[in-house]
Amino acid sequence: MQNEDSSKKKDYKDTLNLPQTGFPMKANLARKEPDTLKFWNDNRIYEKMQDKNSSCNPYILHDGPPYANGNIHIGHALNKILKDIIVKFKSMKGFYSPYVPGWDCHGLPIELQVDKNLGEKKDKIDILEKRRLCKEYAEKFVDIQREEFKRLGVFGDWMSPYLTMSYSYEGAIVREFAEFVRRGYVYKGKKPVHWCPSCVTALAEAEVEYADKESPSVFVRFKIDSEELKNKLPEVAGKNVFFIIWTTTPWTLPANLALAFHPDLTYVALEQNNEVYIVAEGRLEALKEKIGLDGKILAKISGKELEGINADHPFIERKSKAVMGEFVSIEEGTGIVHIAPGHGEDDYGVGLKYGLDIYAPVDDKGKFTKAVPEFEGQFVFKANTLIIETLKNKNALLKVDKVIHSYPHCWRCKKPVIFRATEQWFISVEHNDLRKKCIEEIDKVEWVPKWGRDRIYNMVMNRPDWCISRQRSWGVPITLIRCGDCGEFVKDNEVLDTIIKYVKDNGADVWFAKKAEEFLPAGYKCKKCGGTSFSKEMDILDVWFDSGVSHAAVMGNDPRLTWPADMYLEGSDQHRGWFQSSLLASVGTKGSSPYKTVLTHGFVVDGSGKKMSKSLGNVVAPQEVIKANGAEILRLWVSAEDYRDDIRISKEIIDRLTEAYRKIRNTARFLLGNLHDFDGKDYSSELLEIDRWAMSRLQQLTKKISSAYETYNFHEVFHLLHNFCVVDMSSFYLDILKDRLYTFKADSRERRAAQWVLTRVLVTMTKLMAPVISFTAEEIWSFLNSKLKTQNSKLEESIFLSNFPEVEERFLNPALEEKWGKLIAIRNEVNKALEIKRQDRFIGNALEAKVILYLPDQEFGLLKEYIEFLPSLFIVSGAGIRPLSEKSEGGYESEEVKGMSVILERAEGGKCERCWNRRIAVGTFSDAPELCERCYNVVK
RNA sequence: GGGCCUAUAGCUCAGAUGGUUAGAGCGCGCGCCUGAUAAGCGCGAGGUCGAUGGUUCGAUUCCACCUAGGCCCA
Repeated sequence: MQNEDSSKKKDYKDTLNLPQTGFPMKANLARKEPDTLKFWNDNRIYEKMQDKNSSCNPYILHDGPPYANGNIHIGHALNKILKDIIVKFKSMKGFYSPYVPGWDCHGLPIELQVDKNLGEKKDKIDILEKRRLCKEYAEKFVDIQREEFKRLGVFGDWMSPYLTMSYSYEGAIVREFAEFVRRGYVYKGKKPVHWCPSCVTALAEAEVEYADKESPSVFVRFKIDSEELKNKLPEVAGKNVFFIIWTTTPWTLPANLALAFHPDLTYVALEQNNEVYIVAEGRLEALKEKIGLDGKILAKISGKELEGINADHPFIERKSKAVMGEFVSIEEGTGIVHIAPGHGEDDYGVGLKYGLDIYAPVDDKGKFTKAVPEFEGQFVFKANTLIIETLKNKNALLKVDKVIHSYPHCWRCKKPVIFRATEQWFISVEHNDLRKKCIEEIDKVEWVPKWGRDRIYNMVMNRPDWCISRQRSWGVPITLIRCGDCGEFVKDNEVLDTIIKYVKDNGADVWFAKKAEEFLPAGYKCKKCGGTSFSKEMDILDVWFDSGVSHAAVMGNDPRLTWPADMYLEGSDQHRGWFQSSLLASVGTKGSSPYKTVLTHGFVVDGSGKKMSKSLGNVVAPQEVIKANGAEILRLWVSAEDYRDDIRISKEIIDRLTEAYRKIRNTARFLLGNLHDFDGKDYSSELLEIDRWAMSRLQQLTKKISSAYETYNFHEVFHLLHNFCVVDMSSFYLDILKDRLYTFKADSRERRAAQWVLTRVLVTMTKLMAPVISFTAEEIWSFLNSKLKTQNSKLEESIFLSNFPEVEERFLNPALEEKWGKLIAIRNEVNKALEIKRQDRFIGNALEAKVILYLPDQEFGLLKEYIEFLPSLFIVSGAGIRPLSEKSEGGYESEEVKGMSVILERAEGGKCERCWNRRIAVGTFSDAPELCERCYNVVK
């Protein structure tokens, strides 16, 4: 008997139109993504996308080149995925939007790695050989990173990227540099750099290690001419007045040119033993203890007022000028800082500001030059003792002691380094009003988010001249030739052009391979002195110059691209980096900015907002996420988070996103499953009202998502899409639709209408998601395609060759949505009432119930229109409405819909074994007693 | 120390020209279903809107300061 029953049930199940699809519920992203990548690659989808739009308006996103060193990290992934989202969206929108990726290939980190690999040999190796090794190294990582970027699903012209070490690019760098020379921006000046006197070389910050060192600690007094004080400190006029400074590098005192005060600090004049000392008020206590400074305070004065006062150098016939420095602190010392512009970073800055000489009377072995005869030939650290002795003799020394402090050391020889001004090349930001023009250009650019404008504005406003020279091997040389006799540089146009051509044809190596004369016309003579011997400048260019000229080397050069770019998109650190170097480089030679819009994203931090670091052990590697969850989840992560701020990543975040992904995927799967037998015809005129509601919601979604993409609010794309799947589709429309889809005659108009809507929903949704979750969109597309192929309505071979959906105004129906908003509110209340009865074990499945609503006039009027539809809306077996006046006790009193009361009863009639609704007609058909009337008519 | 920025439920995000019980989805808890099934549906509990002052009749929303965090400098 039971067996019979279950076999009968099975029979009826077979009469239903249940979903059928091969589209797997489980994505298996990590395993299947490579197949999709292969599909894109084999079928040249990116190329076809470009061909399709080649005659359309261009939208150029110019890639900022990552450094070709190491594997990609999560920040690279974020950056490239954001770019990819934009490029794909613009392309689907019908723009010609090629993406030419680039790499920054020159520079110190690569050279250091190569040096490391070379070990002992590194000092003996020929420069051309070393450059060859650097190039190989960069090539290796270009290949590695290229594969890693492709693995993220990022579309681009990966086979022809731009490399800053290619001949054409190096040629462009030299050309742009020459342009700066021709326009008069380039000059030679001095700037202090870390210098290792033992290795006789300049060191980059990365080559400096900090270690404890013992140094002398001296307090020195500088005598002030009382005349100077008459106006500002009349209280001490006529007395012996001194400034006191503290330093741990007495050897820099011969180069002292100024004394720095903080403009906002208060300084006191203190009388002790008939002499007056000026120090910061905030240091009094400490100085009393350290040097026994004590006495009567005669006057107070703000730092600002001291500006311009001259003091006498303690042992050299020279004035030392009081200057203002924001860096002066009262953490230690006296609140007055000894300034040697040739021997310190702050000192240099102050020196520039006040027009002081960048004075460093120390040679490259760390010995004093003849500029300071009394110490000439002395090694600076050894000279400390002599200088202290001199101070003592001149009665300028107040105290000498020893101190152990953190001090920079050469990472190679481990010896202490010095700060020493050396000759460097600069691009002047004042020449030709470069700074002013950049500032003007900044206001013409759209900054996203808009605070980016303030950030770069302040930086450009305050930046010093651009130091473009580096004393290194791996880079593009500063291609200038110097007269051996007078030192004048050759700036003839023909010579510069010759050099540009050489580099363009042979790469920058040619500069190192050839002699200076080979770049000059035969018999060339110095324009200034007539000299005939020449030498090449051997410094190389700052790598920021390399990437800064990409606008010219790539956008301006590459037939695929146009100038200027519509967008530059990088992390917020690039306001100082690439955004700025590109701006300077472009305004300097072209007079305007290379970008129309600059979009910045924050940095990736861990789940608690902390930056990632190896030592904290909180680094999330993209490779790991890809392996465990797939690149798609990484893409979803990028789109779910608001990139303007720092963006967090953690296991929980990835888990949440994986859940969200499943929901989107399963919604698509359900749609696909219910389309298995769709005939593909147009049923748009057969829609039921709820179908028209769904179509309207779909248009709203399209509208909102399009605008989110347009305004770069990608996280809204994710939230809108997800909410649509969950709220509008899965829990409402699709849930209600199941009855129609499953139980109606397969080719009934009602069912076909639903299928038509589902097709529209799926196609639209898939396109909307494609720029973000490209793998899944393509996968859905291929299933749709193989489905539709049988209907002679073939889709494009890839979703990326299709057009982004437009809002179809004819389906937009806000009035309908508003009406349905009320229906949904009532439905939610019915659900609450159902839940109470479910908890009471009165019902299980809602189909066991019949709903009776007691309604206020307005709601009564509304639901009256839908009386036949109400059981479907609530997914119950029966529904009735009554005016509030007939309300009886015991119902669920709604709070949301004022006045409404819901009474639940068990539905009358037996359960139809096919559609599971309770119907009185069940049992009345002798040939099929377990069916309701509707099912009986379908099945018979 | 300076420039720029951020801080709303466990997570990701909304929100308010300042005005009644601050929203969504996920997750979580409790159920239902077993014809989207390593699925689907329902209900529910979660927030002194980073802290402290100030302006205001009223602030989470405006201002100041502080704390925590991020980028870039020093």
